[in-house]
Amino acid sequence: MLYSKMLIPTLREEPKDAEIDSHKLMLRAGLVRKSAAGLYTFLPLGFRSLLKVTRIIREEMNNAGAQELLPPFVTPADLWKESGRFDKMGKEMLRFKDRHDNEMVLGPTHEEAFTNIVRENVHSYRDLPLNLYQINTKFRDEIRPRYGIMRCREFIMKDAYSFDADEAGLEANYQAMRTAYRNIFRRCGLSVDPVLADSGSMGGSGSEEFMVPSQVGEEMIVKCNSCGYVANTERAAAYREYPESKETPEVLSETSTPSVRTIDELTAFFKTTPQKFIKTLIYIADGAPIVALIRGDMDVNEVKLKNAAGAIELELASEDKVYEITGAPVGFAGPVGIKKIRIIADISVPPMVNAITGANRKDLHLVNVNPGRDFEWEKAADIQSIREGDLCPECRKPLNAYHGIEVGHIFKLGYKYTDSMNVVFLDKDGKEKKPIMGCYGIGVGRTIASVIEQSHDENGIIWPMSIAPFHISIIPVNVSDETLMEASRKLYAALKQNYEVLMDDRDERAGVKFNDADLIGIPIRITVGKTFAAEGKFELKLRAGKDKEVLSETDLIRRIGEIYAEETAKYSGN
RNA sequence: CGGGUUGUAGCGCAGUUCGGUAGCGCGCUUGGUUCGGGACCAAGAGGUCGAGAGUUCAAAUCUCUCCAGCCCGACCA
Repeated sequence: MLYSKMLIPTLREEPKDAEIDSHKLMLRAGLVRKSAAGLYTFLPLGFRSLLKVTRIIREEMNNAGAQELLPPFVTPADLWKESGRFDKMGKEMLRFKDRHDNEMVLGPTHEEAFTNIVRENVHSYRDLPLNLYQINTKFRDEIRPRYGIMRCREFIMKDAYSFDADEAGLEANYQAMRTAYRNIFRRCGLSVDPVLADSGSMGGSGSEEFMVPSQVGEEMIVKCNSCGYVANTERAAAYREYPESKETPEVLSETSTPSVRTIDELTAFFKTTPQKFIKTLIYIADGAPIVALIRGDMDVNEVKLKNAAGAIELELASEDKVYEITGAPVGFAGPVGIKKIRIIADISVPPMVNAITGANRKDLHLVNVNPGRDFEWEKAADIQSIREGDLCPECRKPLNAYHGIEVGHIFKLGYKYTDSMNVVFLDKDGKEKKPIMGCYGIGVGRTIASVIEQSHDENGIIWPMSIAPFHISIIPVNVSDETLMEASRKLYAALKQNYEVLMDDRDERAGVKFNDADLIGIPIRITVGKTFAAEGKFELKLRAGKDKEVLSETDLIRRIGEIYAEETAKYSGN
């Protein structure tokens, strides 16, 4: 490809709206342009890399026995109503009506669509197992899109859905995807950690996220350096001891606490430790209030609470609601006397003796509150947030915390959709059964952004060979020098046979070309300039390195062959 | 949805306090000189100043309304 013919609008200055390196570089290198908040155009250069990533994904998915198909981006709302998610999805699902007044949805995810395809076309155990996938556009009307391609509203995702006759089959599919994912990210030159993730109602080891460790990641991960335990803080369970208290339960009494409401204020007021308090939080779970209890020195993890409560939507109650429910302003809620409202207690609460809680009356707290004696709870569960330094649940060593970008997620869905949408097949024994599902996603754009986030320097992107938009760039230093141009054209024609080559034939100064080449980040750079004029040799430099090699045409072609073979091996499918 | 902030040429910005008919750098076009790390000289093109309404002889500038972008928050009693 000739540079002069290609649309590569590089930018000298940093776009002011970009915050993170990958976003700045994708804009500066002319890979993408924004159309509106969370909506991006992939320009020719960016699209080439996108296609390479999707090619790798396809190879690995197909290799793992999955089959690609292409459902429409627009889904009829009926399917969503059937699964019960139409009302539960919230505003991130964009809805609209067509000219016939039919309700439609821009697919934010495709469980329903795939389940429906299977329901209509699969009727026998002979058709199973199946793993179907698409690489398609998704739309989620995010509250706040940010970081460019990292968190978009419209984005490209590979999502796969597996259907098996039994759990053993699901496990096999899951493991195949796990392997495929490791291969995909390795081939893209990304180093990722598979971490234990929240698995919703399924529990167990049925959910892993593939995380790229990065400062700009939006997820928090804890990792144990001694045994290797890695988990998303949404689900990580710290090891904690709850020693039996030596105190004997005392008589419940009230204490006036005018305007003392936070744990800090209360700790100071009562001259005690946060561990003495039972923090009482009021949440609204699927429209109904619930009470969450936790020891004063800990925080509630809403994902865990949501799971413990079996809720789909969970949000903290507003101040007004708190007043309505407890009869007291925020800061004075407590479990004693709460009726007809579900109470979920953290496992830290039942062992407490002579605790302090709000009295559900303004400016009043209760002391010597004893769980079981003074109040009951529906369920005790681990609903606590984990923090850096908490102990590893496996080996009890302190955990480290870091940020990660979620580029992939695999998890076992179970029967959720085959139940709600009533999908059945006839098993060997002649009985109707429901297939068990798994779900496996990869954010394609996010993968590219993560690679750039992980592989760049102050001058620009450093592409891994496997997903670079081109393998080689040729820079004739002076286009008005016919000798150089002649040699460049000849070299270009030769290399083009085996490689993807970008020839910078623009009438620009050498400095401009070098800087653009660095920005764009093509792995191999060949300069045709003074060394050619002097001794008929080419200069070869790798984007990732500093050294330059001066080589004759024959040596150059051989050297490129070596480098390419080496790189290809590094990112190969095996 | 709340708080903050910004909308002026393709990009980055000044001009708004104190109204007088729009400017700088980069980029772009043409010509020339240059040519190995973002050259120089000269001449140009390019703007409904986010939108609308109002005040005024006169509005980028003052008033009101709306829209959009960005950042923070929407989480701990």
